Amino acid sequence: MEAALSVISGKWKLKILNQLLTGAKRYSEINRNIVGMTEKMLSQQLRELEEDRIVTRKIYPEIPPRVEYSLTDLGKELSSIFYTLEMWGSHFMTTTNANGEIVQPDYTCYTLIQDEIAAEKK
Amino acid sequence: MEAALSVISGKWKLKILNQLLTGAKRYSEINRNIVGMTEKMLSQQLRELEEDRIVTRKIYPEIPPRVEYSLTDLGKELSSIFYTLEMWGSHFMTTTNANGEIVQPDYTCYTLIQDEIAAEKK
DNA sequence: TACGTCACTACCCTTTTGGTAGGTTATGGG
DNA sequence: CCCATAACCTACCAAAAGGGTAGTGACGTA
Repeated sequence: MEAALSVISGKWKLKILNQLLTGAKRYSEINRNIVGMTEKMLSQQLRELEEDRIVTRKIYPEIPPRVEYSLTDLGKELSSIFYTLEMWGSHFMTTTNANGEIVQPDYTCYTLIQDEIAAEKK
Repeated sequence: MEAALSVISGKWKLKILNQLLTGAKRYSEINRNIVGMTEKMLSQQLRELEEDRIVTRKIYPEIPPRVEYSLTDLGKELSSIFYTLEMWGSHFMTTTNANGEIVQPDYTCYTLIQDEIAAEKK
């Protein structure tokens, strides 16, 4: 459990993985899609994810350089964790909100991936 | 998702929650069962879990003092997260191990809780 | 010739987290 | 009178995590 937690904890990792769930993306593309994150942080977190074999890096020897990141199988399998995190998290948020406001989260992405995995197993 | 993650991240929280999954426990009891953790950390992490409404604190006005901690409903519902973390984590560990050794994790506790929840729903 | 693009790295600084060592309260037992 | 007990709390330090700024190289465009 601790191993699993340590793999996904990091200020930007969920957001990065979120990006990659919809397919391979370039460095700059991820960077543009996540506001408030610096390039340094992106590199750092991607390095860590790579070390844990969650993402792979594909370098195209071009000028200007192009690098694409995508989830490994191990990375895709994280989606069950994302799913439960999201379910519990939304539950937590709705019961938390002191103002009585109901937050309606959308977890389209993860349910999609869940379905995808279920489909593959058939 | 980030909310869910932030609730359970903390060096000792998983271990503390682990203890509480088997029922209410006293401060000193938890402390004895978790090796390497100092009392300060136990207090601190329990405080945070209490703030997040994951555990409740019951104080018996006795001398010497007695305080019992137990999971709230919200806390018990975390077990689905623990379960997926454990499943993915063990998968991660077995595929990781460079020596080719197969690590056989035991997740008796969480499967038990899962079963319990399933039973309640019937 | 200067200027921008991409995917980084190096250096340094701040914030957060965790650890160590001590103190506190009130009571019962020796 | 002194000590042990349970459940803490506090001050101070160290380590880890996160962040800001600047700079690289090779090329295309203005």
